Amino acid sequence: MTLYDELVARGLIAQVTDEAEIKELINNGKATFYIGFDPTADSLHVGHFMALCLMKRLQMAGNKPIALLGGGTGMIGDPSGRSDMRQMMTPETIQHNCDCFKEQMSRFIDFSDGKALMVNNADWLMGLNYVELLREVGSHFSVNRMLSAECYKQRMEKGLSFLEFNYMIMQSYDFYALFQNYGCNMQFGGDDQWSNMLGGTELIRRKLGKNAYAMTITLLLNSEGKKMGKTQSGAVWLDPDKTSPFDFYQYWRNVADADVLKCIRMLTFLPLEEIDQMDSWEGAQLNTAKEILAFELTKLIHGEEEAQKAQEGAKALFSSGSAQNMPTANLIDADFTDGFLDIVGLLVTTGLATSRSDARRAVEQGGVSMDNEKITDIKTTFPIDAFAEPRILKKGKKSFRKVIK
RNA sequence: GGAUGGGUUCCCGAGUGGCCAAAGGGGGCAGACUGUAAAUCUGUUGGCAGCGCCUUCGAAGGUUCGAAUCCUUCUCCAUCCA
Repeated sequence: MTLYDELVARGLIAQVTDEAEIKELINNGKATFYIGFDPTADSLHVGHFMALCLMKRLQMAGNKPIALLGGGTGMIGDPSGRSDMRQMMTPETIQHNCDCFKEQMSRFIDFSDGKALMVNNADWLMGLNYVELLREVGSHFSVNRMLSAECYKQRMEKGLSFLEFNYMIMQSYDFYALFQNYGCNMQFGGDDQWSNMLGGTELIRRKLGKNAYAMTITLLLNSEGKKMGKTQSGAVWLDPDKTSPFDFYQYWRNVADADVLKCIRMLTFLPLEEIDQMDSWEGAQLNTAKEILAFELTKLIHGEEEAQKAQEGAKALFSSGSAQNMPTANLIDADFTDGFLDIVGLLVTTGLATSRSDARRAVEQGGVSMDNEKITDIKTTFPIDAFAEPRILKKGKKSFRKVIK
C-alpha cells in the first residue's frame, strides 16, 4: 500500500490541489513540504499532534518536512475559524512560545542530519518593507476573491480588522519564500487553512510560473461536529505539566463510541489491518478499543512508561488494581488547622473542587467519597494522621486523588 | 466625522428604579440509569459564612433611602451615511 493510499484509508486527507501530482511526489519521497504552527500558546496541543503525525508519516517515507514556526504570522493572528479577533501577543510571548514548540517537536520529528528543517517566518516577514510588499505581492491578490473565502465569511458579520485580513497574504508569502529558499513544493495544514494555502500556490504560480501543491488534513471532529482535543478547561496539551499523562489518557479513554475508530485510524500508527478488525466491535467491546486508543496515544506523546502508569492508575480506580499510579495530592502541614482538615477544605486543596462552595455542593449532592465510603456530612473532619496511609478521595465518577500526608 | 443600535454572570440571551446574585437556553458539575460511552430524567451552577454578609451587569463619576436599570463623561463593537 502506498503512502498516499494509506493516508486516504486513514481518513486523513481532506482536500488536495492536484491528486495525481501529489501522489507521485509523496509516494516517492520527492516532496519537501511544510506545515506552519502559530505560536499561540506555550505548548502544542492535540490539534498540532495530527499535523506532527502526518509529518512523521511523510518523513518515514523519505519526504523532507519543514516545520515552520509562525514567529511572524503570530504577530498578526489567523482569523480562520474564529468568530472574534485573537488576542494580540507580545513579541516576547511569541518568542517564548516558539521555543517551547521547538523543544516539543524535536522529541517527535527527527531533525538530525538535515532530515527535517525548522524555520521561523519571523526571519523573512519582519524585515519586509510595506510599499515593496504591496507592489510585489499585493498586486497578485484580489480583494473580491479574498472576501469570498470561507475563512473570512463568518467574520464579515462580526467584523474583521485589516490586520487579520492580511494573514492570508503573510501565509502565502511564507510558502513563496520557502519555495524559493528551500525548494519547498508542498504545504500541509488543517482543513481550515485551505484558502490560505491556495493563496500560496497561486502566488508562486503568478510570480514564478511554477507549480506548488497543497493538501489539507481532515480536522478531527467528534460526532457532534466539534473540534476534538478541547475540554471544559481548555485544550488537551502535549506538555505533561499542562495536561498530565493521566488526564491525557483519560481524555481518550472517554471519547464517544462513535469516535473511537476514527481516532484510532487517524491518530495512531497501528497497522490498518489491525484497525479494520476492530471495525466490527460493538457495545461494551468498544471499551477495549478506547483503552487501546488511550494507551497508544499516551505512549506516543509521553512514552511507554507513562502510558503504562496512566493505564494502571485508571484501572485501579474503575476496576481493580494497584493504586500506585494514581494522580496524587500531597498534603502539607499548612493545609491543616490545629491538626485538622475538613472535607470541604480537602476537596479544594486537592484541586477536586474549585471553591469551597463548589466542594460543599459536591458533598451535599452525594458525590464525594473517601476510600469508597460516601461522605454525606459537610462537617466531616480529618485529623492530620488520617493520611499517614494513602487514601483515595473521589468526587463524582471520574475525578479523584490519592491523598497522602 | 455624522446617525442609529448595542456591550448583562462560562457562552447565547431576557431584564429598563426596589420582589435581581439577576428569567430562559446552552455548557459545566452532581445524582439515577449504564459500559469510565451516548441518550434520557432529577438536582445544581458568583464567593464566603448554616439564610446573613461580600463582589458582579463595558469604565469612571453623579442622582436617589435604594441602580444592571436614570444622568454625565469615557471606552469598545455592529449597521448605515461620508
